[in-house]
Amino acid sequence: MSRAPGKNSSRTPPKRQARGQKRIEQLLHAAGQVFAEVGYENATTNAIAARAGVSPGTLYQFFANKQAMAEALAADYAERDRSAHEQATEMEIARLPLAELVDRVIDPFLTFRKNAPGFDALFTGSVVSPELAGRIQSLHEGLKDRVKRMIALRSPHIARRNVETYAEVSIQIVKGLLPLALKGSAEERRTGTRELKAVLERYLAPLDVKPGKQAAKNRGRM
Amino acid sequence: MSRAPGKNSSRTPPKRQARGQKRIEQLLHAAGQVFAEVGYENATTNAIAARAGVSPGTLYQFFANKQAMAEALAADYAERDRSAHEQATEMEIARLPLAELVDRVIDPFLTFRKNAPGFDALFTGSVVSPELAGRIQSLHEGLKDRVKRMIALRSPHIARRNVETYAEVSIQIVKGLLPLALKGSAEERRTGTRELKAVLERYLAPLDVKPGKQAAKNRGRM
Amino acid sequence: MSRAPGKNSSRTPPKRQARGQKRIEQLLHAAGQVFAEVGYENATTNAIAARAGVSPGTLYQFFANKQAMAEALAADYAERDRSAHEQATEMEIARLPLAELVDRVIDPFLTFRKNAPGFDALFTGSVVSPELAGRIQSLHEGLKDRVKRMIALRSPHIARRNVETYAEVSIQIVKGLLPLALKGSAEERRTGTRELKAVLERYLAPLDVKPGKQAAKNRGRM
Amino acid sequence: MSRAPGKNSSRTPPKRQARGQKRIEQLLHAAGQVFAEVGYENATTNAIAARAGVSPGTLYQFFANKQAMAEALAADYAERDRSAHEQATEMEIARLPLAELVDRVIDPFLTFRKNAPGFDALFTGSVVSPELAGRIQSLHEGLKDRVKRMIALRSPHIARRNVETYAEVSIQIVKGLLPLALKGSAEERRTGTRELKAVLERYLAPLDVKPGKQAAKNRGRM
DNA sequence: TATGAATGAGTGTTCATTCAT
DNA sequence: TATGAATGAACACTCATTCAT
Repeated sequence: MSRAPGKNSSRTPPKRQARGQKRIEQLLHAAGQVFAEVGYENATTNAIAARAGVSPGTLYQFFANKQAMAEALAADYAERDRSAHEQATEMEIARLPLAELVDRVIDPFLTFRKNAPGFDALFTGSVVSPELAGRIQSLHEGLKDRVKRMIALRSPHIARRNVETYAEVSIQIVKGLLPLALKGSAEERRTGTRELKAVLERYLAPLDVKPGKQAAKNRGRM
Repeated sequence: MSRAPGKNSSRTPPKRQARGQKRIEQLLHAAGQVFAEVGYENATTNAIAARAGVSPGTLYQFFANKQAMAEALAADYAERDRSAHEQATEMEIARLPLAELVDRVIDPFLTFRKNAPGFDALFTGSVVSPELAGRIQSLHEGLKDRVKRMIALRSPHIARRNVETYAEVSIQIVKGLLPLALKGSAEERRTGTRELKAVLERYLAPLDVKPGKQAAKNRGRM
Repeated sequence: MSRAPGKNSSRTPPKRQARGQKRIEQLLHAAGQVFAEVGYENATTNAIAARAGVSPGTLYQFFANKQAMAEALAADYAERDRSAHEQATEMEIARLPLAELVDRVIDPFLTFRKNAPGFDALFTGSVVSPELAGRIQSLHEGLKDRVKRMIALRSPHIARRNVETYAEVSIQIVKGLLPLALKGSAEERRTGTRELKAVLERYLAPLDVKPGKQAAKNRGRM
Repeated sequence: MSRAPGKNSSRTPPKRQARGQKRIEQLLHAAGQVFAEVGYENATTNAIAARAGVSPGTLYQFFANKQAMAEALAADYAERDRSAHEQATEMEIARLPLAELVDRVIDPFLTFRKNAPGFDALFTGSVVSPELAGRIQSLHEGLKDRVKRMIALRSPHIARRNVETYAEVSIQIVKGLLPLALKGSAEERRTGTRELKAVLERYLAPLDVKPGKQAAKNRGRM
């Protein structure tokens, strides 16, 4: 999985591994596209192999079955998702005005999602399999943990229990409004992006203390 | 369902119709459950028939094929969705404080969705068929029109173009946060519902003029 | 099956039997039409019942199953076929000039076939069932026996063995040319009929001695 | 089947093509048998595949559906039918004594039909599909055209209109008597073949002028 | 490793037949 | 007797997966 630099016990492995890695990427890329086009259930492994320019047999040399492809793709997405979030430093999270922080977090995420075509088909479709469900769950948990950390960092006085809620809600806001930021004309996407951020800011503003204000009237939660 | 009193030229028709209607309901109910559990693609017609307690052949006496079931169910949901929205009168829309209006609109919608198990599988999965896609589209348009009318009624000074955006965003907010209001423990659902409403209110508050205030600082849109 | 005139042990049976007989005729008539239109295999019992204006259940009150309908229809056709052949008296068979005898035999047969729409579907399709095959076989045998008798009556000097062959061939000639005599425009049917008779006469002429001539040069058979 | 000698850019294609061709032949052969045994409607694709010694899936790698198999088989038969007729040269058609010409034409045709088991099931059953009906029609037309040409070549003085009739009748004679030439014991088949030819000769003799005689008394047609 | 033909279990759908009314 | 809703076995066809080459 990780190619450590330096000595190689044999001469062929690197080429093989490299080739294998390339094949895997080809296949996952193809799978992402096909899943995006017709959904997981309607995607045939033959179509994915064809899209990747290989034979069906080859696909099965790298993935045990169709579900395994979905899981690998999900893992890949999860990794990229995670790294998209690690762009903001702790200091930025704690100090930046809310609107700027939202930009700092949302923009890389949107960029990632623009390049993850099958994401929705995998993470928003109906239950695909217990294994994949587990992976989705853990991706979601990881994401929530990161958001929770951000909220805690920024508003340390908020009760742990509420942090959970705010994180969850924030994530669902992004999930829900994502289509508006990703689909349609450039104009529509710009509007969608702006509104997505606005919803988030207005939701989070009351509990945000950074600018020095106290988070007033937020319905007694906290 | 049963005709007005008076002479009945025959005995059987009412029973027949009633039975047919009952069967259809049974089958749609079963379909809703099965779609919800495994998704449209993985739902087998035999499983739906079994769940409804009838044989596969019976299912096909009422629906031409699997897709037709999905469409009938979608039509049913669409109708119930629509009627859930017609609860608020024009006067309430125009006069009620925002928080109360949100209650008035969201509560019946949540009630409906609690009883529409297959809704997501049908309206949120990958494209099932052009026909169903059309129905989804028109359901969404109808919904958006109703929301637009509400916004226009309440804030008549807002530019038509922005009304469109606000409506679309409001709908996506509800869609995105719905899972939090419908899944999990009673406690979690209560929290989810409260937050769903909070997000909506905070998003809409700036453009809401009803209480007499002017909608200040809303980023130059309008 | 045969309604003997005179006393009836009860009052209802006659009506019942009469009604039953009528139903059977209705159903066989409908079956004949439907078989003719789509063939035996593609004919659905529901379609036959509908054509006869009764419900599927009623059909099964008179026929054990679809095959039984085919058999009853075949029996009916066989009977009518037989009676169509009994028009010519022994004397006519023995004495009439060949061309006239052919007219005497073929014309009633064509009339019968014009009114037996499902005949071909039943007797010319692929093997439908052993039972029906048996019935077809026996119909064919009966027909062949009658033709053999005619040939023997007319040309008593011909070897029994050859009579068999001539009868078989004559029947197949009629069978093969029948479509030309039954399908197409009135003009085409007239031509077809004339040719059918011509083929038969020219085939049979050499072995026909009636006019007093000896059947010369017929290839050594006899 | 195998390409001309010389460089071969790849090794596999010939084998693949050959294998595919072989499979198609296997399958069509099996289909011919099964159609012959139970008829088109009753033939199951699984039975055909099993008869060919392959799995159902394999069948569908070569034929889009059951009907397509029937059409391919029909096309194959049509081609072989056609080539069976092209054995006689124009000179033979014009000059040979009628009996010899009949031998020349009928014998190859019988040979072909002996090896085309499903022919009847396909070309004589009830209408299988518009496509196949079209193919049957065009096969019949082609056959009729060839027969018409033969008649015209041999008896150039006959009116065009009657040529049509003679051709049609000749074809139906062969069709009708074919079973006698193909079924039963060797002895029966020999007899059937002889009689088939006899019927044809006696039908055609009156309009045949080749041996130098004039075609006398043929009922005023011509 | 790569191929792609072959596999066969599983799905949607039909229709001859039954049976409660 | 008549009805017609209900049955369920059977079929055409698909596609994830395997395996000989």
